[in-house]
This record gives sequence, structure tokens and C-alpha cells, in this order.
Amino acid sequence: MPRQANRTGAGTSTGASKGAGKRAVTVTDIARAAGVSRATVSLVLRGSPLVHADTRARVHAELQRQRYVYNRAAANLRRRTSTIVALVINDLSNPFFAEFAAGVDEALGEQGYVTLLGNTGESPQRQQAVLASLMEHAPAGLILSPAEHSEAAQLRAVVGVGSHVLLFNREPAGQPWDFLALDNAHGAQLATAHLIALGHRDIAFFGGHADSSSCQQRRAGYAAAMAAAGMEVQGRRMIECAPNRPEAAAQAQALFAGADRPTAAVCYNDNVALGLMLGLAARGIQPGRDFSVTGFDDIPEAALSTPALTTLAVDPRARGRQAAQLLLQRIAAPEASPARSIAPVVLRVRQSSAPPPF
Amino acid sequence: MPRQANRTGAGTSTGASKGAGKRAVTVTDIARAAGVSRATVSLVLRGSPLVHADTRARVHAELQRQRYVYNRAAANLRRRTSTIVALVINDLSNPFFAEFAAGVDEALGEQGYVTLLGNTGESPQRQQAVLASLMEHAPAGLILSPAEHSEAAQLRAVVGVGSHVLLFNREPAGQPWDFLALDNAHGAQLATAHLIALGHRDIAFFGGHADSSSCQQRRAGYAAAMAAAGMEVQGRRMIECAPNRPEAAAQAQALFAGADRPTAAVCYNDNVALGLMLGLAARGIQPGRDFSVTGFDDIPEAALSTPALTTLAVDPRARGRQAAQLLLQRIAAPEASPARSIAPVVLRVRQSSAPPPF
DNA sequence: CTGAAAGCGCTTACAG
DNA sequence: CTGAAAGCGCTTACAG
Repeated sequence: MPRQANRTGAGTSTGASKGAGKRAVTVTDIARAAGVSRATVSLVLRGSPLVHADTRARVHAELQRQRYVYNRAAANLRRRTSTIVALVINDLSNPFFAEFAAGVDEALGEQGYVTLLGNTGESPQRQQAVLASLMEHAPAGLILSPAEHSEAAQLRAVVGVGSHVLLFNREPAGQPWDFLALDNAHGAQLATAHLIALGHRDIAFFGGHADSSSCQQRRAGYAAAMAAAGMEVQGRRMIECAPNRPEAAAQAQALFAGADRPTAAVCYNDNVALGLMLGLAARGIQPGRDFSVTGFDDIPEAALSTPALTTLAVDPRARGRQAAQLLLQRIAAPEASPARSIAPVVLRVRQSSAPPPF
Repeated sequence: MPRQANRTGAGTSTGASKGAGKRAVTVTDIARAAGVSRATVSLVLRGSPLVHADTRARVHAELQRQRYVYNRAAANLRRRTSTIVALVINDLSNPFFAEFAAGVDEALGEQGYVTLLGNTGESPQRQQAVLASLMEHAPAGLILSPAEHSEAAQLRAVVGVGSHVLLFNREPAGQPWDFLALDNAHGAQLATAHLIALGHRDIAFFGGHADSSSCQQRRAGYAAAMAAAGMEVQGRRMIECAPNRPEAAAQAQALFAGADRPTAAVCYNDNVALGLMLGLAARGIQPGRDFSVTGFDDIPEAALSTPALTTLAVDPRARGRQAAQLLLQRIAAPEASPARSIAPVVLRVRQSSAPPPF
């Protein structure tokens, strides 16, 4: 249903128009000038072999001369297709998702699709509005990295039952949509096993919200690695905090509340780890020497912090490309059953993790 | 002219379709079910007061029942308007531009427009391809942050003479397009004056490529502040380097090549400043104590580095919103003469700048 | 190999 | 207040 734009007087000239107010050059203009029918021009445009070489050359010359710009929206309408893919991101100012978006756009562009962007800023309300607006452009499909606390039923309502959807990173509920996620459990397991191999025995899991699925998965990987090494996980070693630096810095004290202290922490992500390291330094504890820390994401800063952060690389650009590919597969095979894809993560060992001090 | 997508079989069902392969609900379906004409449905959709309240209610009910989704592309075609704005970014993985894009999308969304995204990764070739592809969707306008070494004539050729364009950040040449830029000169002047006020006398300008317009402007601001304080600018104090951290760290030695050394450096941007600080630390020079450094951009890391970086805040999200507004003004007033807008920058003083050591 | 005709989903004068 | 008709720019059978 139409929204705000009704009264905004959204531009009167299109990008294809030759001068402000002037009409765009159309196939009709080209046909007339080249002395052929519109059908023939259309065939030339679409590269059909049916058209005689001479005719084709004549039409091409005319196309050039009049600076014709193809109107793909009109073509899509007539053909009942779409070359638009909607990309809705929960937080574009997060470099991880910006990089992901760049990957999506890159891969889509290579296949002749175009990216219609929406950013929700983690607001489910904005997400509904953004989705409603983008769906009106009849995208061939949707790549959605859901806002926190998205509700599956709401998404379904605005997205419709027939659309092709790929969910990234978070999965609101039991909707039969394709899903691409990082291997959270395995990543946390790798980090934990690495710390154990260095000699750590008392290891905390630090940061994240326990009700988020990614946090749960990372905690599970941590617990699995601990169990595999015959070590027990204690509730007081699971410390929640919002996934940002200031919060993490402030929560550092929670690690040292009891009589005995852990010697290392597997952090929910890099921002948490970086914040924790600041908090540690503020208490005179030198990360990478007195206390080991690992992150998750391998954001650009991880390699540049002091000490450099041991973390899990997830290659967000490659994830974006993968998401685009998965969606295009879905579009090509609408009836295939929903796919769940898990992207690999790789451990990058740096100075923030070291053997425990004695 | 159509490109790659021809053979990709871009999806057959639209986002609006109710089931894979099924046709979308149209105004015709609603009209039939509600017992009115398509014209009446259209009037209801567009909120016309001409329709009787009862009729309107009946149509609305039917719209709901059949889960009608407006096809804005069709409406735009018929009305010869567009609610699409193309946004082409030189480097989306740079947090500054990601934030800018978020601002653009936010402001456009509020006005009922939708963002068609393209990322060029600083490649003029990709930029041409991306622009050509996006222009085929007949956007109401284009916001372009040009790739390095873009050529105005090329841009003009692919964008056409009638389109509404707002350039951000870099201005390829004398095309009569609207332009939004940061106040580079004033920013560098503020930073330089700040260092002078602290007592520095021998100040370098560090980083950037001398052939880029933003670097030239920042150097000019630096020179102006020096001149205003009656100090001379020496060529050997203008040090070039690529605007990234590793390069800047490696170039640190250039500051100390001669017999006398500067006591401070105004850096081209934050990445350069952060890299320089690493390079200084590696030489045993403690930034913020032995040597003062300023940046440009106020990226999130600037406040979190050790020492925290004195820099110029440019608020990229606000710049994005501003860019959107300027473009919409242009669309509303196509004949107004081209506007040049300069966005303010504000100095943020932190620990990386201090009085010179004696 | 080329053209006339119909139609994608919508909107807009124009009658009534 | 409502409907019949034309048309946005394109494509696709269908004849020839």
C-alpha cells in the first residue's frame, strides 16, 4: 500500500531523461529513427540472433546516437521478473555488516542484479517499515539480517509467503526460510581449546546476552571444549554484558569478584574482548601476559590493538557473497527445501593469548 | 542497454507474489472482489478524498483480505516518477562511508524514497559499470561519492545530462553538479592552531596523497594556520603516504630524517595518525608525551586508542542525511543553479596532543 | 528476418 | 462519487 511518498512529489524526471522535464528516449524513438518496428529494437537490445546483422548495426548506431537508456523497470514489469534484491541490515554502522553488505552487492552485481538497501538500526519497528517499503519494489528476493528481537510472524506478514528470503546471522523462529550463520559453536570451541592447550584451567566466558542465539551457541562451544578436556563449567564463570566496549570494560570486575580468579576469558566478540582488555589494563592487569583473552569476528582493529587480539576470523565479505549466492540458488529453485548453511570460522592466534602466569 | 542479467533467468516470481509461480494480487483482483472499478481502487490506494467512505472501507477490507502489495514500479512507470535514489559509494568497508550510507538511507526512507546501493571499491571501471546498471532503474537522483581518479567526462556520459546528481567528498572536475564536502581546510587549520596554542613551533603535515583534493585542502588549512602564527611552512615537513595504518607506521622515520625534528604532526586522517603513533612507539617515542599527533574523521577508534587521539569530528551519519536532503532539494527545484555545501567539522581534543617536551 | 497487437500493473483525465 | 479508456516503456507470441 502506498506510504508517505505520495505527497513528496517524488521527482518528475527519471534518471534516463535527457533534460530536466524532457521525456526519456524510448524504443519507439529508436524504432522510428532506424526505420524498424519496436519489436525489432527490443530484439536487438536483448541480443537476439534473429535480427539481420545490418539491421542490428543500424539500430545500435541509433541507440548510441540518441543515448538510449534501457528502462529495466518497464522490462521487468512486462516480463514479470525482477533484477532487484532487497538487502536489509540490522546495523550498517558495524564494520562487520558493512563488509557483509559490500560482499552481497558485489556478488549480486556480477549476476546482473541490483541491491535495494535498508538499514534497521536493530529496531524491529523500523524493520517492518523498511521491509514494507522495499517489498513494494517487487524484489526477486530478500537477504535479511534481522534486528534483535524480531518476531517471525511479523516478518512473515510483511514479507509474504511467496517471497524468496535468506536469513543471515539470526533466525527469529521456525519459518521455512533459508538461513546462513557463522559456526558459532565451533568457533568458541576452537578458542577455548586453544586456551586449554596453552595451559589454562580456569577459563571464563565473557560477554553477550544469554538470550541471543549466537551467544547461546558460542557458550555451547565453550562448554563442549571444556567438557572434552574434562573440565567443569561453572555458572559464575558465565558473565553477561552488552556487546560493546564500554560495557565490557565496566564488567571486567565481575571476573575478579570471588576468591579464586580465572586466568583467561573467551569473549563473545572482538568488541567485548577489546573492552575487557581496557578494563583489565585499568586494573593493572596486563592482557596477554597476566591474563589471556580471545575475541570473535576479527574486525580490523583486532590485529592492531595492543596486545593484538587472538580471535576467530569470519570473513564478512565472503559471507556476503555466499548469502547472495544462496539467495540466487533459491530463486532458481523455488521448490527446493529450505537450506541451512554454516560458514566456517578460523582461529587467528595473536599476542592476547599466552600461557597462564604462575 | 541490457547487460549480463539477460541470461541469468532472474527470478520468475516477484516479492509480491503469493506463492512461488502464482500471480501477484493486483488492483484488478481487488476491484472485482469489491465490486468497483480499478480506478476506484487506485484512488483508495492513493488516499483520495473523492471516494465515498463506505466504498473506501469496502476496498480497504478487500486489500487486507487478499494481502495486496502495491507495485510501486508499475505506478512509477505510469506516473513517470521515481521513488528510487541511487547511492554509489567508493568504499563501503570504510566505517566513515558505511555510516554516511546509513545516514543517506535513513533520511531518504523518511521521505518515502528507497536506496539503490552500489559500491565501487575505489575502482573507476567498476564505478562505470555500477552507474550504468543503476541508471537503468530510472532513479529520481544519484548520490555519488566518487572513486579516486574518476573522470568527469566518463561520469557525465554514463549518468546523462538530465539526471539529478549530488557529489560527496570528491569533485572530479567542472561538471555543474551539486557538491557536498567536509570543511577540510578549516579542520586542518583548527588542528594546527591547537598545536600552536599548546606551544609547538615545528609542526609537520603527515600523510595523504598530494594529488588528492582533500589532501590539498587540508594542507592549505595547515599552511594558513602556520602563516597566521607567523611561522614558515617547509617543504620537507610535508610528508606523503597512503592513507592507511601500515604505510603511516612505516613512514614515521621520514619525520626524523633531518638534523632538527618536528615536535608535532597534523595527520591527513585518523588512520594515518593511528599508524604514525604505532610507528612512533616502535621508535621509543611516546605519542602524547614526546610528540603530539592529530587526526581527521573521529572514527570510533580515535577515542579508544592509547593515547586517545585528538581529531576532527565530521559526523558521517549527519553528512549522509544532509546529502539526502540536498539531493531532494535538487529534485524539487531542477533549475536552481548548482549548490556547493561545506559541512562543518569540530575539533575534539584528547591526550595525543600536549605541550611540547623540553 | 520483421511487424502488428496485446498486455505487465498501475494512474489519470474525461464523462456521467 | 464512480467507470471506461488510454497509456507509461517494454516484451512476446503470432503472422507473414
